[in-house]
Amino acid sequence: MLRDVEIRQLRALLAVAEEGSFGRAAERLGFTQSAISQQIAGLERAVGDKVFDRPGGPRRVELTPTGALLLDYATNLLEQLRVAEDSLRSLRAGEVGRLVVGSFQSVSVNVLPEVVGRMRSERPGLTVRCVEEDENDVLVARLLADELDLTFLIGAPDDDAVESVTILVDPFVLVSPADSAAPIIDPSRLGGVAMIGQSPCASQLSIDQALRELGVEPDYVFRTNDNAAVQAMVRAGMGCAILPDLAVDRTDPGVVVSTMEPPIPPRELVLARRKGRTLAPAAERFVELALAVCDGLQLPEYRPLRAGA
Amino acid sequence: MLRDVEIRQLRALLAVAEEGSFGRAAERLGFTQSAISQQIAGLERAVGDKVFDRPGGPRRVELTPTGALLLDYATNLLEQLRVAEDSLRSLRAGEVGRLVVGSFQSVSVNVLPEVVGRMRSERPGLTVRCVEEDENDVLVARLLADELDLTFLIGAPDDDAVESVTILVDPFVLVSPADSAAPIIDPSRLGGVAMIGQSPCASQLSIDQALRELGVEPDYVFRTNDNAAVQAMVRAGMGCAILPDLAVDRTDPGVVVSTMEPPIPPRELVLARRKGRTLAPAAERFVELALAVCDGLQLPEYRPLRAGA
DNA sequence: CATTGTCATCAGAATTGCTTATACTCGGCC
DNA sequence: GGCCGAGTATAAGCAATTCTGATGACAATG
Repeated sequence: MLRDVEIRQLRALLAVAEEGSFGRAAERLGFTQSAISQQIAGLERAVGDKVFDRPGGPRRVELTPTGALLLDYATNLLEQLRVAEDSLRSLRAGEVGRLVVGSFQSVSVNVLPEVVGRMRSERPGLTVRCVEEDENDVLVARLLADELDLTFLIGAPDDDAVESVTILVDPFVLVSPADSAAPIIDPSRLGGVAMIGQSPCASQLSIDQALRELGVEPDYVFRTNDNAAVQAMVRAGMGCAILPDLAVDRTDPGVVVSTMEPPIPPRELVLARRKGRTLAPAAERFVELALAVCDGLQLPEYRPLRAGA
Repeated sequence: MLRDVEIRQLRALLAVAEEGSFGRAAERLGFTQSAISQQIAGLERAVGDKVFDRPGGPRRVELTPTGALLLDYATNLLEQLRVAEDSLRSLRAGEVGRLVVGSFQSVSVNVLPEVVGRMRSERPGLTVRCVEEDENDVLVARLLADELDLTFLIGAPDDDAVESVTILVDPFVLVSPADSAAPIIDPSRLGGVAMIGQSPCASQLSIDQALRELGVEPDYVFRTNDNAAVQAMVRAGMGCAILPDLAVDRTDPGVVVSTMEPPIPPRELVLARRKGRTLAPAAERFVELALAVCDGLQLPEYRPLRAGA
């Protein structure tokens, strides 16, 4: 049956058809004439029909109709293989591929555009798609469902099917209205102060927990998930807010941003992948770029030591 | 290198990707798990990259990006192979193919349409092309140049690179005007009689030679290569003509057609092919049909005995 | 912590696929 | 018409491949 033709035999078919002789085909392919004879014989056995007429003597062998038909397919097939090899090379060089990255607000604003921008200029053939999702757990779930190749997360997840590297340590800062008398910098003095907060999300929960450990029960007079909205509320004098540094627009003259003393534990931005899953070279490169970009954003006192490139 | 992947390995890739397990893929393909493991290992060696992530334990193996890319091509390739197998089956059934047949005037009028018609109704997928060429030698040359798969000829050629079967013995008849007093039937009495002839072609030459052997020097008052024109000239009373039976329109009331006594040697219509060249099954069928059609046309006294179907 | 489901690896046997050497075939040439 | 040259087929032997079956390692699960 045709099911057991071998690629080698198709290559022989092509060479013999072009050379018009088993011997010359053999030479071209680096075999002996005998090997080619056997390969063609094997092909004919598989196909169930002669593929060449062998006139004998010094005359060229010629394709039979069956052989001509088969050669058509063989040519195509071998070309496909060649193309596949090229594609593989491109993939390996990270020039090509599809990369889906999970993200969330503050990363989408401050980190992603730069990383994606560099990726795209480095590798124009690449498709990078970003999926924004504000809950850590949802991002992890989508990573595990193979919908994402990589995802940014707040804090290393404890799921051990996931591996992560910390790319940025993002301290919390206190944001107060610009016209407030003396900006508070000690978080333990926030009791009874009107505050703007986010809905309970990963960072908000860790803020609240830290305040409670300092004996403070925060008093949220307004909550929104939009960082810019939080800051606008502060600017309007509605209260103070504790925000991750990365989420603050420090160019805003309407607010004062102060480092807290004592600090509350900063959040960690990590880039996570499925453990044991091989990533495309392009994805590996994405991780490198994210590290590089974040290193530029990182406050020196938090900058970790990393293994050299 | 990718150049030495084997089809077997691509089949394994496909099966494992679909089954999610080496063992189940093995079962599906009729191998042991060990064989599949080795086939995939071989593929990975050829490709230079892992194609599956093997998470260990009872979890599915999953394609790496490299594997996914490769699978795309593999699927395609295997599908191609399946299609090739179908095409081959069609070719073998004679349902498909290209068939170029050489022909000449009288065959084109009396034999070809019927044969081609039957071919087309039997095998609608077939392409039959006819090439008309009035000189025997040209037909033979084009057959030898592989421009024709088969060709009709007058008389078996002596070129021994060509094989032929006689499909029709076509006697010469004498065509006289209907109003002629007593139609001549003895060709040796044609001396001095005005005759219409063809330009020197295979049949014309053999007619002239036969007449000369009877001691007659024919007197051609008009020559044309068109059989209908010859007959029209006779009808107009310009003279007699000797024509192959097949070239005569016997429904014409303006002429009298008579068998010659003694007869001059009839021409043989043969169907020729290159010796040693395998023909497509469709071409073989064409020969059979031509024999059947001509058997219907053949005068009983010339009908040869043929081996049964 | 044993059990189950899975892949990798090892060793040996069977098979395949190559090479070398030789037989055979045909056309061309003297 | 017999020999030579160019060509394919076939036989024998050997090396490499590729199975199978047994075993080991590993992860999840109850």
